[in-house]
Amino acid sequence: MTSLFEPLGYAPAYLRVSEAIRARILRRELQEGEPLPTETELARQFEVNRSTVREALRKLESAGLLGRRRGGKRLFVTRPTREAVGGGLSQALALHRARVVDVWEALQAVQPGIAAAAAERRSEAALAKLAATAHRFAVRSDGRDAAVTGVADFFDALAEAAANPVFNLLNEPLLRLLKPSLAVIIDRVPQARSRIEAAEGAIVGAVRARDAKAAADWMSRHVRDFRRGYEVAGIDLATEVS
Amino acid sequence: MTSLFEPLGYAPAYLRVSEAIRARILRRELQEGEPLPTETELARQFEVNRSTVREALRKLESAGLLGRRRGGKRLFVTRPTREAVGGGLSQALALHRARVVDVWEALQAVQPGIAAAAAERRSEAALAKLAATAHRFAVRSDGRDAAVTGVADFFDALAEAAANPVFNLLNEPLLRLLKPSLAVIIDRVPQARSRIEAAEGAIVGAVRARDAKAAADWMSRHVRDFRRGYEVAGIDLATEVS
DNA sequence: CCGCATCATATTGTCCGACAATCCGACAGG
DNA sequence: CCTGTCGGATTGTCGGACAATATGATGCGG
Repeated sequence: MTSLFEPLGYAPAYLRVSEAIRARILRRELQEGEPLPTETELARQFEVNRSTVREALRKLESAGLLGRRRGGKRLFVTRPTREAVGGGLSQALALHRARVVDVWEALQAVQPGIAAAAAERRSEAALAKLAATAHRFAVRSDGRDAAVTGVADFFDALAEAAANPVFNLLNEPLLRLLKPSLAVIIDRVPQARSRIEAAEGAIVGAVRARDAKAAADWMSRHVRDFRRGYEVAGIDLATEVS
Repeated sequence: MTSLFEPLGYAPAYLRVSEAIRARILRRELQEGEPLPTETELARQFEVNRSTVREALRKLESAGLLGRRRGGKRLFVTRPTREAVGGGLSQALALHRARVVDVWEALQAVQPGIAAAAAERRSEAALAKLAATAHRFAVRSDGRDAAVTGVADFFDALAEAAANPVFNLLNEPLLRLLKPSLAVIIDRVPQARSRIEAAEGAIVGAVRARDAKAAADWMSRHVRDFRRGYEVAGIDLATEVS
């Protein structure tokens, strides 16, 4: 039988405190950049012990809603950075035993759409940045790691050109999971660099021309190339991502 | 000037503790479902105070790496649920001022790929479940909320049929953000239900026939219909998602 | 032997008080 | 304007305490 009653909700104080603060942040009553009251003050206002407040703060901190300025002590209201979100998501994906092929497939699904959106909406500034990123990859991708970072930067620049925060946030975890295997490809497949360079060039061209269809097509080809890369590099597609 | 030195890294104890535990979970030395040692025991092993351990645990708890069984007291190792990940991501998107149109665009980019993957790989069981979900929407979508849930369930079933955990996790936050505006559409656009029903039927058919191209096409049309829905319902596409 | 109520124990949630380290802001001096 | 100094405020960490209750063992009846 389906349960008739919910267990009556009791929430420990540290949870209620963190929810209260979270709610105010989401309602923007606490603005980004604003410093949080001190722990002692919060304890006074919520009428709980400082230890309890601290537990609540740790939750919000790890959710990325609170952070501190470099080397700082006090907490400030922040919005979750791409890195924070990406970290959580890629961690979750790793634990869900996502495989290389799964990540690849997701890229194949998402990136053409991003490229198309970027082509339609890119600003001049974003285009310039995108072109610069592609150029940097072409002329200065000496080390293996520099090359990998360069590829990721290109995807990031493209998502930024699309001016859609959803794309920005979705990109991060996928790229993070892509990187390790991409490093192997670049190590083992000699022609990888030039193929990537060519694809990026074509995509930049399509974005410049505001040709959404071409941008999506080239991106689709670009991502498909990665799959070829996996095969040539002898990477088992069923390998779980780290 | 570009900075010459990194700030030398000091991490408070509660962070080091939480990182230590997190690392062991990610390396699967602590298996999912396994109970964590008690707080006192952890404090003994790490040689820190119990309060410090508790702060570390709160971080892991909110990351979804630790959870407790219903009404339980002890913490268990868990992997982040779709809901946990989706909650964090959609919260981040809200704070990044994502707009309805941004979410829609992301759906437009992702869902056809998911549909195609589902068509290629669906198992009989997944297909049956997908068909059942579509059928349920068709015959029993009385209330506004039931209809909205039904639509989301269909997307979920499709992602499940695609057997790709990445799709599963990406779906959740998008659907969560879609729901409120979808509710408005269903309220205000009389023909919405029948159009959704038709699209879902066509997609099920394509998935059954393992026709990836057709599945992607129908899905693309389906999502494009949502956009029409926004316009007919008079929803400003630039509205920020909740 | 199994299911169920009972009970002692362990564990968590919360509080209090304390103290060292250090960040912060003000202030003075070159 | 930059640098050094200084006192106060704030965080990080600790130890100890206690109530509430989940947990696991125990014993009883079927």
